[in-house]
Formats: sequence, C-alpha cells, structure tokens
Amino acid sequence: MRNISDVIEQYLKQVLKESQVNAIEIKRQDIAQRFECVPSQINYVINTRFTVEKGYLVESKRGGGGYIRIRRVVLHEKQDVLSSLMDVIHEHPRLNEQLVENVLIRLVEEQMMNEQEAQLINHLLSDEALNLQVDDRTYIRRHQLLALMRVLRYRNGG
Amino acid sequence: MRNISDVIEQYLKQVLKESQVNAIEIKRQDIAQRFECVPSQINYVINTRFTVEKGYLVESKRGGGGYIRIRRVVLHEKQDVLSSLMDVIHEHPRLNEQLVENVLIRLVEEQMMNEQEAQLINHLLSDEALNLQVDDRTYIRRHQLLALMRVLRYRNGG
DNA sequence: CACCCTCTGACCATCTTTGACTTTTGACTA
DNA sequence: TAGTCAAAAGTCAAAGATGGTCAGAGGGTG
Repeated sequence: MRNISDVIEQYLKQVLKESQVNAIEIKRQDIAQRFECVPSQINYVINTRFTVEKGYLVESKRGGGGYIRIRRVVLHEKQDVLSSLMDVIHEHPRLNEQLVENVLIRLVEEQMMNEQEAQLINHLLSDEALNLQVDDRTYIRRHQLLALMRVLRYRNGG
Repeated sequence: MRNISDVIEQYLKQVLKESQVNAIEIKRQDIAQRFECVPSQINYVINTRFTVEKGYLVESKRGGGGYIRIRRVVLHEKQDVLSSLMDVIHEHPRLNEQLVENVLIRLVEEQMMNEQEAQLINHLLSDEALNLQVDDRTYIRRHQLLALMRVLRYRNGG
C-alpha cells in the first residue's frame, strides 16, 4: 500500500471487523506509535475514512484515560429525503412554526421518526420555547433542524 | 479501566448498589488509601460523578469522626424528577453539553423518555448545532430543556 | 505544471491527578 | 468555659495526560 493513511485505515477496519460489537476503542498515541507517525495523522485518517456518510460514528474523550471510539452504523436508506429537506431548510429565509411542522410531518410520513419524537421536537422549536427575535428563531431552527437531519442519517440500524 | 477516577466511581456505585438503603458512608482517607491516591482525588470523583442532576446527594462532616455520605435519590413520583431537574436547570448559571447529557441520561433512567428521543435532543442541543456564544447557548438550552420538561409532564399525566 | 491528497508539527482544549493550604469539628486541657 | 490541638474533609491552581485543529509543506498523478 502506498501511503500510511491507507494502511492505518485497513488496520482499523480489520480490528473493527473482528470486534463483533461493531465498535473499537483506541488510544491515539498507541496507534501513532504502532505506525510510526504523528498522532494527528490518526485524526486525518478518521476524518477522511471514518465519516458518517461512510457509516461510521466516532466519539472521543481527552485527558487522562482518553480514547477514540469508532462505531460501525447502518445508514438510513432514505438519504435522498434528507438531502431534499436540507435543501428546503437552506433555501427558506424565514423558518416559522409552520415550516418546522411541515418538515417534521414529512419525516414522520417517510417513517424516519415517529410521531412522539416529532411532537417533542416541535415543542422545542416552538415560538414559546424559542423566546427570541424572529431572526434568531430562524437561526436556531435552521441549525437544529439540520442537526436533526444529521442524526437521522444513521438512525434505525446504527 | 483507564483511569483511577472511573475505577473509584465504579467501586462507589457498586457499594451503593449493594447497600439496600441507597446510601453509603465512607471515610475519604480510607478510600484514598485503598486506591492509592491522594484524598482530594475522592472529591474530584464526587464532584464530577455524583452530581445532583445525576441523582446523587452528598453530605459530609469534617473533623474527628468525619465522613462523606453519598445517597442515591429515590423518587417515587415522576413529577419529582421533573421538578428537581428543573431546579437544577434554573440554578446552573452555565448549561454545557455535559450537563445537558447528564439531564437527558437521568430522564431516560427515570423512564420519562426513551434513548432515541434523548439522542435526538442531545444532538439538537449540542455545541455543534448551537453554533453561538456561550451565553446564548445557555439561554437556548435552558428554555428548550424547560420546554422538554413541560412536554414530559403533560405526557406522563401530570 | 496544477491539483489534490497526505503528512507534519506547533498550538489548543479538555479531563485527570497531585499537593499545598484552608476550614471544620470534637476531644482534651487549663 | 475557653483555648488548643489533632484529625478529618474542602478548595484551588498547577502539572500531567490525552485528543483536536489548522495551516503549510510534501508528493504523486493527470
């Protein structure tokens, strides 16, 4: 293999495959030492090879006893629905309660979340909860709806 | 286990679980000696792992016959969980990701919501989604967590 | 040659561990 | 009773241990 990133990628995927719980926990420094590279190389490998779109979730903790955990997840099959909704969210200059509700209803119709979850989020994004200026509400709603889309990418089967 | 704080945390939780009265009384120096650490390490563990929002109450006494008592809060009425968490949310001047997570985990433990719902909300309230100044994040988190409590109260027949 | 990956290292953020110093409490003593 | 002292526990900031970020250098390929 020509570059160290590919080697590290293969190694991590091999360990992951053998793990049986679809998750591994590594110490960045250990891996860096094993492959004789700088620690930040591990971040590069993770950022380029173990992304959500490729079906991986990565969590980490710093400080004493720190770690990096990589999990294999199954992507939701309706990625197209999510991207079209993301387009909608991006294109609307104002995001009011009605638009939020429409998006949530659509997600429920597509069975990407259930009604209870939709209702919960609808409350959190209501005018009442977001006691703010209109512009700020739009800002928050946009970011939170996009965050929602990102989670839904891999839910159900992750 | 990776670090001594986690080990001590697990030990204390184990003893607590076996206690049957949901309370234990320890001598700081004894625990420190058992795990070969400085006494103030015990304070660190308690301050980071046995917090109010996680459902623990800690009392202590200094001087001769001193002790540290840790109690697991037992709430029979669902309403109490919400009220106590609302207090926590009101009293914290800063609401960071860690606190939000602790609150959500607690809600799941107390069966006020399920893990998927907690996961969704956790993402909506993450630093990433709330790409704002610290004070603004706190503001949003406070209002949305309180909105969540209101929904849960209603949902659980309060 | 241009462009896109890769690689590197300086600097940053976060969590844990440690120890010096402080406060509180109860027993003993004058 | 008041004062003193030793035995706890508490506080806090510095040091230590990890992982994260980012910009620039390096290198391969069309």
